[in-house]
Amino acid sequence: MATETTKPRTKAAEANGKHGANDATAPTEGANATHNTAAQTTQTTQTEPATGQRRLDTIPSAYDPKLVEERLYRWWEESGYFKPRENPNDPDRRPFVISMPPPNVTGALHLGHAITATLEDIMIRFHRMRGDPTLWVPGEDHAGIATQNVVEKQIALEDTNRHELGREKFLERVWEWVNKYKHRIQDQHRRLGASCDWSRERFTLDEGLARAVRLVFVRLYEEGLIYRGERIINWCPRCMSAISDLEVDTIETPGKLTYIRYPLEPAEGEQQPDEPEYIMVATTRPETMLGDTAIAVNPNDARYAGLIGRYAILPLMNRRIPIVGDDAVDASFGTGAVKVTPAHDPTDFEIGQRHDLERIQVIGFDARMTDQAGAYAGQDRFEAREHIIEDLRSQGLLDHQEDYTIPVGHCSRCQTVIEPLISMQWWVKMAPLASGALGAVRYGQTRVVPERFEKIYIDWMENIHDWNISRQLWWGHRIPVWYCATCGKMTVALEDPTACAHCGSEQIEQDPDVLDTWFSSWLWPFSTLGWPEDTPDLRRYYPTSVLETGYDIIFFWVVRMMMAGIHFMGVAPFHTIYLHGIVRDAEGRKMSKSLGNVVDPLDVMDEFGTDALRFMLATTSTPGNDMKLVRERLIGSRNFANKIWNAARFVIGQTEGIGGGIPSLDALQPKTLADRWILGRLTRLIGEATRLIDDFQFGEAGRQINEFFWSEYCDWYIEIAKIQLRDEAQRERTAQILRSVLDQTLRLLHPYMPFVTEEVWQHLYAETPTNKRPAEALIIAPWPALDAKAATRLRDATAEDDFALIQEIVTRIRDARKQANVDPSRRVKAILVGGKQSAMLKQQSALIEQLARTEAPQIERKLAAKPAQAMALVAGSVDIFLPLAGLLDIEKEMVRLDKEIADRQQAIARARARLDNADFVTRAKPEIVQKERDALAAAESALARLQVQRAELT
RNA sequence: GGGCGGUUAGCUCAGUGGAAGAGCAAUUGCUUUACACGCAAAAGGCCGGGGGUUCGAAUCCCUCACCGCCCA
Repeated sequence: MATETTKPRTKAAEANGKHGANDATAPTEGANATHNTAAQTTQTTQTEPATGQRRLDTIPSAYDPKLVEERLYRWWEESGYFKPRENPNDPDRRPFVISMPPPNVTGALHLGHAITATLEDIMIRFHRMRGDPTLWVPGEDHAGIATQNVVEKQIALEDTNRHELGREKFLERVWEWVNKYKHRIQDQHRRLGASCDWSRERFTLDEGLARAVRLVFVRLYEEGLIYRGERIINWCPRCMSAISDLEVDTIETPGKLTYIRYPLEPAEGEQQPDEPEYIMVATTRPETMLGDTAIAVNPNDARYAGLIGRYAILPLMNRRIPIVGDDAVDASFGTGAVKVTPAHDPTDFEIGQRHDLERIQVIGFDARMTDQAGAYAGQDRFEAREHIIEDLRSQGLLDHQEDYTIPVGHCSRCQTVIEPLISMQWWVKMAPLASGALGAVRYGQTRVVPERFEKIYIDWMENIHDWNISRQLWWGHRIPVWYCATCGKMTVALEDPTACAHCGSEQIEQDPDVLDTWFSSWLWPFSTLGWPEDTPDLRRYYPTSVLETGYDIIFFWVVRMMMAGIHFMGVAPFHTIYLHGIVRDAEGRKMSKSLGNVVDPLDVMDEFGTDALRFMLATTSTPGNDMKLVRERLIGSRNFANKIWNAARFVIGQTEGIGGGIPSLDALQPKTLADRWILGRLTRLIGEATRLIDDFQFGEAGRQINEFFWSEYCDWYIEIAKIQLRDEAQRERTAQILRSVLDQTLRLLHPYMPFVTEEVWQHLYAETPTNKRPAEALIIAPWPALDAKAATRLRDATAEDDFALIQEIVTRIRDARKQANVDPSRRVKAILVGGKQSAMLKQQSALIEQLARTEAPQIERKLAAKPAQAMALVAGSVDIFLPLAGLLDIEKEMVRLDKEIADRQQAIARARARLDNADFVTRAKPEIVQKERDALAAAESALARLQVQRAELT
């Protein structure tokens, strides 16, 4: 076995190993939807989250992620929560599994990795809380060219190079580097809160994975799907390696199309004419003409019909070359006659094969002209181009040049102009592998999210090209092929051979090249689980569930994993492919080292906290779409984390000493309007958030949870709870609901913001008396769920309507106070005329009094005489009068009422127009028509009342 | 050349057939027994242009423009 593939695994496995014993017996309450807290109460284990001795409400008011994140992550990891747990209530439950896309060991994680880790962790934590056996396999990729490059740069500083060091020594240096960066990447994933199972961490050069790579190579070779062949390849003269089509960026570059006259040899039996004849060709790469071995025209091109079979004389080289007819020639390009350079162009290579043309390599692997290039030997390729044009011009053979846009291939890694060169390389025959992968998506075994990428996947599979897998590097999986110097045959073997398999000669030598990095990555979903061994992990966790990654590596990685999974395991490696967009800078540019606009996620986390970064990444965009990294969104997310922190401080502090604990949702008995309202809203939210996350709509789910927590729970329920807590009869129930809704919301938010939610949750349970824990940690607490009966009981349409009216009344009064410049501290008189709603309003009068800062409101069913000197407001069906003697500005009041009247008139006109339309009434859904009628009635009623009030002002 | 995405409030983005939303910024007022990383209120939009389908279009179809990406 080659040295580079036999490195020991990291320490992480041992570090976590001691917790492995917990697996089978680990407490699991997240089993099913019900919350039988009594039965599922767990013992606290040896480890504690160490939230500290201080109560949450005595800790400073601003949430400080630095005091929380590292401690909690260590606690989770040491407690073994990241390992899969079988569900004792449902042993047959299918596991939820993600293979983490292994980051390159080349350097630090960037925001692309941060979004990957965030979205995958959201899914993982969600499924873990739901009680699924959940496994997230982490790892790193050895990244052949990239890693070799950085180490070569490093040793260049020591004035040496890999050839001086030799293969063994050089690889030692690479391993040094890799081991350092591997740990850095692991630590960064820890900082991101990634709850992956570090005991199962893998590196693409691990021994087991090396075995997988080698078996795959041998098997595909034996199946005839791997072959060695001489082809035109993309050569990067700086990386000094072949690269695949996918690693070439084609850039439209302004250039010249050069028209060159090639002298024609006289037709057989004819004399050299006085005026020499020419055939003119057009080329974008004049320097390759030195390697021309033919001229080709389309056989159907009448202009050249007579010339096929004749010969031309290659200028500068004086070589006699044939004129051939070939369908590949586009008659509309240039003159319709093209020069043919089989050693330097893929199309020409094929033409050469069809016409048995010689291949002359005139540009070398170092991008300099070879000895075959005559007088130009040794010159740089672009230098030679200039000299050739000058020489052709002086010989009168350069007809003209015209401006032309040329697609120029560049190495995607170093941007060097790639050179198409002929070379002997190893290839994978892709078409047979693609058919299964194509079918899996086409027939729905694997779903692509968002759906539009399905078409991209299919198009690529249908136009597949063979894959060049050999790389002229030292860092990577060495190609398991030995060439025999005696008989010339190849030995392809699982174990390193000592002799040729064909003739027994010991004069064998291993192929010096290594395999493309993706040749190990495409096995990732099963090689990480132990394949080719038949391990328990492989049997239990393959196929995995979701493959989540950026859309920019669909072709590199996703499609190839599909192929390998289906070919070697017989089943697609995941049922869902979820693709996220690219994180760009604030100007929308892709982040890159050369632009210097890379944002380090560590810096972001230092400034805003991990939770803020995660919440921003998860909620700023929609699936598959790019996002800009904008500071404002980070600020908003940080503020949200702080809001959670402070809401919890309030709840814990204000309910101290109140009994009742933290009941499960189905044990709660809402009584007041606010109670019924908040629990109804929460019930609705739980259903929606669960549905959305299941459907991969993480952004929408996150936004809805945020909206509920901030705008409903904090802004309304907590404010009302302040009133209810003062009432001895309400006190305990209110405390229970405050805590319980907080608990449930923390659970919903935990996948997004794991740290602040866990910290707060620990405080909530530690500081709430007589409480039984549903789990020792939020990370393994059950996902909120209600059975149908409880959901029906808690959902409350009447409460929603009534509460909306209270909200409108409060807002109207607040607005009116402000318009009238009433001092914020002053209590105003308020008269509410509520009609049918007056009984409800009387019950809620304390809310209005407190939230709108009024005196105890006077609530009437009807009012005989309107109060004098009063501001008159309309809130739904309710009339509100604020007697503001002395403060009332009649002029302003008239203007305000006029505006309100105009608004209602507009609403009435719109509603009437629709209802007058017979088609609308007959064709629209009945509930829509009814809604319109209700709106019209409400507006008409409001208008009438406003007009009366307006009249009374004059 | 083929394909895809985007165009919505000052900025960054949600919203995919029934009366336009959020965060941030900007305005006004607030030491209201959690939070100024906050509270309250208000303001801000021919939903890129044009055409069509529909009782009804930001949303579906066609077309154009601009920005961006992928493939050849």
